[in-house]
Amino acid sequence: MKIIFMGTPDFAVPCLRTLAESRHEVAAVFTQPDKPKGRGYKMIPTPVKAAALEYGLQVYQPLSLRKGEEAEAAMKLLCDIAPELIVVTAYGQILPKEVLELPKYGCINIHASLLPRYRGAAPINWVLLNGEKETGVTSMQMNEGLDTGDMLIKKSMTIDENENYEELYAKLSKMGGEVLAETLEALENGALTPEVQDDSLSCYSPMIKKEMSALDFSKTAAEVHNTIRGVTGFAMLEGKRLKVFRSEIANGTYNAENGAVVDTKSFAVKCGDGRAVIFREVQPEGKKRMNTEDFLRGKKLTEGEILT
RNA sequence: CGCGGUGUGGAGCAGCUAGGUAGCUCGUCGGGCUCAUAACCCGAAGGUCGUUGGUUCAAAUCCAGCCGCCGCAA
Repeated sequence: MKIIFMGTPDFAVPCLRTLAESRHEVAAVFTQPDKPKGRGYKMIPTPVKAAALEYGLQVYQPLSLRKGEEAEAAMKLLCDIAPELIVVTAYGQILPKEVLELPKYGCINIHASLLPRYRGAAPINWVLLNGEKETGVTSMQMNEGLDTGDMLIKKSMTIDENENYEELYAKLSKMGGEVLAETLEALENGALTPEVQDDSLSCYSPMIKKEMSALDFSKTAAEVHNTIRGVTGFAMLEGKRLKVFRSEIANGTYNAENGAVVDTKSFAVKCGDGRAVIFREVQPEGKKRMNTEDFLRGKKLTEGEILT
């Protein structure tokens, strides 16, 4: 089959690899334009672009597929290539109807949730923020709605209570590649049975905002823990920012001010419901990321000290 | 030239403002105590103080350049 792949972040790379290493022809890879990023505004290629170049694939980075000159040029290009299928994984652009209808088999999307739950931009974050016990990957036949297409193949996995975003992201990303492989195989065998999504069960996962990472110790320990898991929390300690990458909930209950350090050995911080969250992996402003053990060797905490 | 932090034995840090014998908490190794231990006691090894050059009688410390790591902002 002649296939075009569209994707941008790391999450999409396993899908690209699935295609590149299959017997199908990857006629082109579309990814978002490089942007000046990071310190000093260096130009960073997207992870999908980097991987595509590894395979020697042709990469296109139109600014938009919907309007403007670039969109027209891209549309012309797509028509010239005449793919039989377009696979989309976290591309970051909305595809116009003409593109959706161009390939013989339409466009297939790999989405990191158990649809119709968690449609939208940030399913992995929201699943963790909401403390879900299970998630997965769904492939679907794209339509004009946002993640509303008919479902093709769905795979689920359980989420560990202390699992964080990075870990879940990696697992779902890998699963995405597997789901794509299965979907392709079934497509060729005519074995797909599209299933309409039940809109009444759906929910959306909007984009994550910076301020959502700020830890609020008046909330319950579970909520604080889920914030750390879902979006990497940060708190202010002695006027400096401290990122928290990993945590767990302490067993006992404590009587102290919210945000107070109640255990200086383990770095446990008291939350709104009396329980405490133990920080396991942190990163002080300007420093490297480290285990709490390492952090505490250099930084002596005082019991009762308040984090905000 | 977006703003800023940081680079000191294996780990995390102090020391730098007012230059002059390398320090702390751990880890490692050896020994001791103990029924035993991640506990305690004694001892030891281990550092070109990121790098290059400058100032100085003397630089981890002051000055300049370079390299690396990181936070913010995009």
